[in-house]
Amino acid sequence: MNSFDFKKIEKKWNQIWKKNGVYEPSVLRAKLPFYNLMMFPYPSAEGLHVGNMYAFVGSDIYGRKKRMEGYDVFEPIGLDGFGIHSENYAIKVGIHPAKQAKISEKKFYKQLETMGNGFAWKEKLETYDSNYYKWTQWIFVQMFKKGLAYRKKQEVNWCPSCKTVLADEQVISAASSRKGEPRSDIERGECERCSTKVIRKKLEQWFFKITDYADKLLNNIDKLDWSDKVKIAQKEWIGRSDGALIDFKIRNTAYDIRIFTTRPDTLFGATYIVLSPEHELLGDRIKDLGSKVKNWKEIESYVNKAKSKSRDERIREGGEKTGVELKGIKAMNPATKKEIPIFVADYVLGSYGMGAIMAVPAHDQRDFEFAKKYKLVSVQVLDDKEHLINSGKFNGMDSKKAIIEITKLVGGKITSQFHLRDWLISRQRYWGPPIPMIFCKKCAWQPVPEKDLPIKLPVVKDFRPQGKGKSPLAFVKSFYETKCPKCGGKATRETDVSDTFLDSAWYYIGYLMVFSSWKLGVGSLEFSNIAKRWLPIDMYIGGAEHSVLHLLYIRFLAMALHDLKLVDFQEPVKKFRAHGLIIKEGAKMSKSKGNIINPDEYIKRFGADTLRTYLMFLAPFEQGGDFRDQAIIGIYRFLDRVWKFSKSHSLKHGTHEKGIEVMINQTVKKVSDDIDSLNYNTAISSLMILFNNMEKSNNVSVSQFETFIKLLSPFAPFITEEIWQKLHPCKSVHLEKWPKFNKKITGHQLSNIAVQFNGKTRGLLKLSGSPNQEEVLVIIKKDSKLSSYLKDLRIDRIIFIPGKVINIVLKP
RNA sequence: GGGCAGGUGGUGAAAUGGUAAACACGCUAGCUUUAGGAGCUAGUGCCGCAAGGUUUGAGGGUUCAAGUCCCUCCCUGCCCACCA
Repeated sequence: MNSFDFKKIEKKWNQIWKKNGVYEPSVLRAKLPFYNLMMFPYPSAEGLHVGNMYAFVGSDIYGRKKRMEGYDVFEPIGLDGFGIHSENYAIKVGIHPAKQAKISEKKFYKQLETMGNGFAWKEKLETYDSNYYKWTQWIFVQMFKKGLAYRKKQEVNWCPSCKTVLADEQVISAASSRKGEPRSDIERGECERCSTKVIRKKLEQWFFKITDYADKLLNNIDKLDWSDKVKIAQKEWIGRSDGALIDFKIRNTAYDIRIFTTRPDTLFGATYIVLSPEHELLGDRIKDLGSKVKNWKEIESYVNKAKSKSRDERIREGGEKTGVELKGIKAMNPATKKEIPIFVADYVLGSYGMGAIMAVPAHDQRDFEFAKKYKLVSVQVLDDKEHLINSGKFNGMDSKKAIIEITKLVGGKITSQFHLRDWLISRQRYWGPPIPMIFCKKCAWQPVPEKDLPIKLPVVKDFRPQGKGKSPLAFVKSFYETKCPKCGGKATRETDVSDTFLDSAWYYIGYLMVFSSWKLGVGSLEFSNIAKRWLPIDMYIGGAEHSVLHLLYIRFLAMALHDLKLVDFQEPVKKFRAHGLIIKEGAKMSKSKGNIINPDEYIKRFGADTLRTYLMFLAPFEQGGDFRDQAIIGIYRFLDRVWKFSKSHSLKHGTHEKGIEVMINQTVKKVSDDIDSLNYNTAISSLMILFNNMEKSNNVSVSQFETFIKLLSPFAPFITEEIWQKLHPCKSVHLEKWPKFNKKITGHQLSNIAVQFNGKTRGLLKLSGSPNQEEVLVIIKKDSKLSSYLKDLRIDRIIFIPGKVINIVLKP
């Protein structure tokens, strides 16, 4: 018999599904809306790779089951095509990004179609479409009006290769520093896009005030049904620590040094103060202290050296702590009233807390190392039971209580500090939405009036980044020259574009705007009714690498939109699961290794159904797996046998056999549970076991086979549709009812009972019905092999688990 | 340094505290054929001709029973990190 012609089948059903709108829910009238979303891809480089497909198929299987359970499943698709990644690719191939976007778009959508997902194609969107980024800009304007977008000059991350600033979240650990050594505050890591080492620059930039939401972002996490690793990563990134602000007076001056500490209970043991090299007292204001500080030159040279030190130099120094005392001035410990020295040292970071610490060498490892080197006093103030000593009237007090009491004594303030920094939103690049702001010398910064949106990105011939801290748009006079929306005078536009991660922070809302051809805007009544119906997202699947990037921004922006009364939810994603990564023979797939797998060639050879099912069969979906192309043939054989079985005569003449019925029912439960928990690999394996038995039985009814086809349909949508519609013309299997597990269908005809003596399994009894302990014991005694274990020994006790195991414990 | 995953055959992996290795790849032998990226049958953790013994990174513990629970340690991967 011929094998199944997957090429013909897949092409045919793709067309029919699209024509009949099988996967298009009614945006306006859906009764049981289910928003099933997978992170949309960056359309760059060589097209969709097998890792993208893996994630999309995994998301689709979940959605297909929901659809068959009666939900109106919305599974939209689009392209995150604005931004540095796409622009860098365009630069590499020497094609204008707008032109390249059109090329990539065609390629991606074609690939996405061939893999057989139930996408709502009518609602597709691209972030570089001006209909879309009009609203990206509109959101920026609302953020500005609410005071959540602001300008500030500060040290920021600069990627020398991408020639733009980056947000903290977009700077990743340097590959060379993944093991062990600390990294400096000056050189933080590598660019998330191009892995170039990031440097620090002082620039004026636009920021989003994500820190206003630090507490809310942190506190809501526990309520979310999200993968634990993402929740933990977000908690760590937000990085709240509770402590106190305490002021230390500088003797004989008007200055205070404010420090942050998590351990105010150890204040009596604070024997010196350390300032970070970036501390404000060492900047312009030092001149007021100049006459008092004796070694000003020495300090200045230390500060300059510290600021310019690279991470590599630091490692060469062996991570040893260095510092210089500010000679001539002393601080006063507000608890002991004793004079203590003040140091500057680069082990204290300028970017955290107050950029200054009180040092307690007796109870802090870093302070201890520093104090030892510079021979500073150390006073122990806690005993091994965490009770205070050497702390005046607080002696004997519990450390936890002392935190509050001592802070109170010195007039400190209990507070928290966060690791989270405000989101740097400006990019000195071309391929993004221009930030919709206008600067007027008289009226300062003004937002572009909403009626003038979108501010279209002009077509610029030389779109490459200039590297002078300015976007290529800063050289386009016709773009930046404008009028002040407030006074009508001469003004200039902002020429930076916004971060790509702003585009992707609201795209799930965008999909719901497409169906009206972008006529219904965020904030309109009609739109808010649609949003209420569909949002928040019911199920979101994506990569764990976005734990502190996209997944943090999407939450923050939803909270901000909520406070702007534009949406009625604070958390945009009810359920999130991180998919695993596909690796190739133990190694990560990467362009440099040349081991990127393109799904196209496998679809060509085996068909999309086979590749889909194979990918899901590899390993648990949340774990990821190793792509070995030898093993794919096993799935092809399986589907081909299913195809041949559907054509066989024995199927048509089969009767309703009880044994198969029981097994089908168990498989319904197994597959349903496994899809819910994303354990697709074991779902497929149980379908194989069932099918192996159906083949052997040679007595399978059509309706039994149909149940099997339904269970298989989320994994292999094309072949199951072909088989289904042979039996039920013009009715899609994907709109059929998902089979239900029936508790009443049971019937173990055989129970396998393991026979153990003292916990060691010595035999296996295959018995009919469900025998009790006595009956089993009689059989064991009759069995020559098993009874030999009983010889001459007394039975101490027997543990009997019906239908499973009997353990006979013998007395020696 | 901190956190989170993991560690089971030749390979990908299964296993509500109850028959370790299901399912699949590969391999071996035999059969078969419109010689194909085929199909069927049997076998396949390790030691052993067999009977049987033995096996889940190492070592302890709890239990009638441990891959699974507890403790100590080792290794691999990912994330965070001089964060006060």
